Formats: sequence, C-alpha cells, structure tokens
Amino acid sequence: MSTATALEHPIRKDIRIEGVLQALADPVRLRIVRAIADHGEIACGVLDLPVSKSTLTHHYRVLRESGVIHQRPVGTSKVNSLRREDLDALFPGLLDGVLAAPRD
Amino acid sequence: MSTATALEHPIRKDIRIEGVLQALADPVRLRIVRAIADHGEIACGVLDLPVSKSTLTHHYRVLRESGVIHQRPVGTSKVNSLRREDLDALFPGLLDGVLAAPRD
DNA sequence: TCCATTGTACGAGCCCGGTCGAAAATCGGC
DNA sequence: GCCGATTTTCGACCGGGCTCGTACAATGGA
Repeated sequence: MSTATALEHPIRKDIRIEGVLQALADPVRLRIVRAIADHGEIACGVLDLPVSKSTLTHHYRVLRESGVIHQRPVGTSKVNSLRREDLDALFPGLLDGVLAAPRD
Repeated sequence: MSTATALEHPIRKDIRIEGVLQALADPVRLRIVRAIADHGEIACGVLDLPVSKSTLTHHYRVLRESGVIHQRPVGTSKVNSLRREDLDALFPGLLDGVLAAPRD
C-alpha cells in the first residue's frame, strides 16, 4: 500500500539558480545530466559511474530537489528526465550552454 | 621591482565547464559576477559583502582561475571584468541564463 | 509466497572549501 | 623615504558534502 510518498519536486517558482548551479557543479551529476540529455530518459541504474549505489541515490536526490531533473517511479525502477521547460523558462540558455561544453 | 607575477588567467581552451559551474555556485561569487555584469567593471573593494578581505581575495581568485573574470591591476587596486567573449564562445547562453535568474 | 532487482535510509568517515585574523606585500602620494 | 590604502599570503578552524557499507523497503515475476 504505502501512502505513496510521492517524490518531492520543487515547483517552478521555487527553483533557485544557486541550487541549480551547485547541482550541476559536481562531475558525477554533470555526467548524469549529460546522459539524460543524450537519451531523453534513463533509469537510475543504467549508467556505470565510479560511485556506489547509495552515493548515486544522493546525487539523483540533489538533482531532483534542486529542480534539474524529474523522477517518476516505473516498477521497481525510477525514470529520470530533464526539466527542460522549467529550466529554459527560468534561466534561458543555461542548460544548452552547459550541454554545449566540450566533454574532455 | 617585483618581476610582475602577472596574474594568471587560463586561456580560452583551458576553461572547463566544471570549474565555471563550481565558481558560479557560491552565493558570494554569484553576487560578484552579477555586480560586474551590471557595472561592466569593478574594483575588488567596492562591493560590501558579508565576508572579510581575505575571503574576498579567495573568491576573486576562484573566479579568475576558473576563467569567469579577468583581473587587471590599476594602481594599488584591481579591476575585474567578465570574460564574456570566451564564456559565450565556449558555453553559449550559460552566462546570460545565470544573469537572467531572479535575484530574490 | 519466495526471490531477484532496484533503489532508499542510516550512520560514519573524511576531505575540500569557505571563513577568519594577523602579518606582509604592492602601489601612489606627499 | 614614509605613510595610507588596497590586496595578498599564511595558518588555522570548521562545517558541509561526497563517499561508503550495511540493512531495509518496494515492486514485479516465477
């Protein structure tokens, strides 16, 4: 049953530039964002990143709570997508600029 | 005399998105960047921010070494400007997106 | 029902970075 | 040369965040 707990996402007006920049400033999270941008949507586990699962949960939470990504549960997994519309409306050009950066 | 020491700035191709995002992610540094964007150029000391001089020096160095600002000495002071051309060329839209954000 | 898969919660360790004060350096003016 | 103004350097403190392992929860299939 579970009362659903409903994955907290900030509404658009509560997304703050400081939080978004801080979320994007971590190398692991930046890789996650790039992967989502490339594939449209991805599950949490599909990327092989050099961190443990619990650390990964931490990073996805930072991205979600800062307003960068949206997470929706699908079966036992979670599907992540970028909040492009919200980010583009609030900080036009920011996301595209970040994604345009060379990826060594 | 002093052999000049010449304030190290990264050349364009060495500016990395990770460094830029990390530099912009700090509230004090974001205020500095906004102030420079508003006034074109400012000296280090003209802003009254809630931190000490030595902390301010630290923040200006982070901004300079990440490639966000350019510093040139003028008398006993230093004048700071945004590296707009470089940032716009590398990450088109990023700076404008950041500056477009509401400033609570 | 049992189990594998996926992700979360919790507690802990640890390093990085923001912060400061005091002392030194740089520069211009007198 | 001397002084004041501006900024830097240095050492230190400390809190936060990235990290992990273990244990737990939730879901869906066999």
